[in-house]
Amino acid sequence: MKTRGCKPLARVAKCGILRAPLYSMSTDSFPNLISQRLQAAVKAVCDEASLPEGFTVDVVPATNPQFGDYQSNAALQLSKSLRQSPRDVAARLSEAFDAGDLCDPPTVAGPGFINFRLSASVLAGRTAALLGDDRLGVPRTEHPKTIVIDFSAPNIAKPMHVGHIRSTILGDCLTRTARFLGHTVVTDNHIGDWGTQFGMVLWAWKNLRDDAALAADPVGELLRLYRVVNERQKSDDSLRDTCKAELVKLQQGDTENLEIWRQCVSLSRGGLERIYEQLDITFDHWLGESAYNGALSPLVDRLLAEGIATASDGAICIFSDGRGDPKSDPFLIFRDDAWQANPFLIRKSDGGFLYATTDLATVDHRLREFHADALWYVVGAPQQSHFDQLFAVCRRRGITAELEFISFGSILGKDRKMLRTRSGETVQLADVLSEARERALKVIEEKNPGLDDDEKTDIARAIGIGSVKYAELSQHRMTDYVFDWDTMLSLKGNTAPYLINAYVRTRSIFRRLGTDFQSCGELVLTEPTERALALKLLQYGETVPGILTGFRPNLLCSYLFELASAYHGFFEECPVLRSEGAIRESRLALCELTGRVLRHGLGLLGIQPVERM
RNA sequence: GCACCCGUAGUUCAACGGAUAGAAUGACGGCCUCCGAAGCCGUAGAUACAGGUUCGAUUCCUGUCGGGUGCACCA
Repeated sequence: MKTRGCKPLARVAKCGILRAPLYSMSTDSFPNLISQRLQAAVKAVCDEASLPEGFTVDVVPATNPQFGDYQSNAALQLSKSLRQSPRDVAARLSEAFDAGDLCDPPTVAGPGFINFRLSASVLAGRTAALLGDDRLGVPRTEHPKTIVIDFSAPNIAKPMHVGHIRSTILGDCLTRTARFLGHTVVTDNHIGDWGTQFGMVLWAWKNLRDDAALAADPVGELLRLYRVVNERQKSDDSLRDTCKAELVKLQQGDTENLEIWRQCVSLSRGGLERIYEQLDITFDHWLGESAYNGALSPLVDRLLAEGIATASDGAICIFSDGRGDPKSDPFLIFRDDAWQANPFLIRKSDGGFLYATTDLATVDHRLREFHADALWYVVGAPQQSHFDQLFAVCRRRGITAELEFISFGSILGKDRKMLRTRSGETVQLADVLSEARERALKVIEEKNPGLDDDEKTDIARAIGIGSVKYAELSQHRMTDYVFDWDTMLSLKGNTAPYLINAYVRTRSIFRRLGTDFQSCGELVLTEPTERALALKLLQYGETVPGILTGFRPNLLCSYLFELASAYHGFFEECPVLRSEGAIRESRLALCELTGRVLRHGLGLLGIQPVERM
């Protein structure tokens, strides 16, 4: 029994649908400005007919600060069609390049890289401008879309376990990011509140329920009931049939079963909401599978009428349309030395509907009611073939909305196997979160015993929960990652506590100063660490939009970690409060901006920093 | 069997086809009369294997070997 959220890439639907980009780079971003000037140089140096088709000048941050701030590989790309050595092309381009006051004259290095170093005045001016920008340099998208994001989606018959962390945290971060970039995002928790497992829960409720336990710990008792019946039915065919019968009664509208179902859903939802509250995650809708009960039968009829679905062995299926390569046809499978049908089953021979059916109905609803341009599914990689089929059916039905399967890898224990408790059970998410808070509290007691108890508890919550989220988001979503308390709660390295600590240090300056940041005049950036920090701050606006290409919050995490390191480097080299005049003001501005960007970036990750720790 | 995903320092992770493959952690060596040392600086260490495309490959293609996942009435 799986739920959507429980296991391990974005897979684009196999049909090419033209789509607008998800974000816009600010037109006055450094790469853009340099690129425009370099483009002009290209025009001046070579005639357009000799350019490769679709040639665009790319400018990217330099790989190593010793080379400069930004670099372009344009000369390397052009050398072939111009029939000149890359170094010569680079030399001519940099000669023709009009740097203006944007940067120093470009330099040529290596096989033909052109390196750019921003001028001190531009750097200082932009940094000062950042102070007055409440978007911190992040541009709004020029192509806002309505995006429905399907994430978390636990099965309601049992509490969430660690497997749901990835979908839940990743989905929430993508939601926050897409909204900030200017998209309209609708979040929908598509809970599993209707499937086969409810047959088991119904039987267990009737036969095994312990009312005292239920009153004391409803979620725990539901979990116990589920575990017991699940274990028994594995080896007991007649029990399995009995459970199926309970399910059929439920689906036929039996009042007793419906009432029990309502109670279970309500109890379970209470437990889920407590977890989401701790995680600071909310949903616009909780349209579970049961919300589509009425839509399934007409949907199947329509698919039959349209000739997309056909009857087979008493069931209703969607088969391959026979177009295209069998290898990439989600409705075919190679078995027993031949390509055979691998249908998308939408109605069982007993009349029951399936996951596939509700998913199709859900697509219809989201397109119709939310006017969605894009549907994103944050679901583990094992369900890839299901989504391949689902999306293919949507295309056959003429749906042109963007469909994204945003998948991810598994969470492993230290033994590199699926994470389990010592007794071999799945690890409950609620337990993970409370352990995170306890462990964080212990560290705080050690490091800063002087804080009062309430504050310690708040800080422990922020750091504990933040650590769990950051551990998840800082990895490429496809990698199977090892869940390790010591690593994620460590104060060193690329962790939430390290970043929050960097933020705390920016705040500590102003606590000591006794006032909040006051606006300042022109900035003076002279030390290398000041320059490096300012450049990093200015790159926030280039970093955030990139999260949505490939759906990769880990890029933001890397950025924030580099920013924090740049801040610490600056902090070592440059006294702030003990400096004077314009230098002091400039340094205070750097502290303020670092604090703002860290707070904002962590916010996009769903992590709330604290003022003290 | 067939399909998909993944193989990078001892370990955990990075790298739109670009320079000497970056970090972190662990190990070793430095730095607090100085704004939070929960920090900073330095040293040592890696692209599974074999071909191909390319001016250039960790990245793209083919094959091999290893690991994971999925494959008809569950979700």
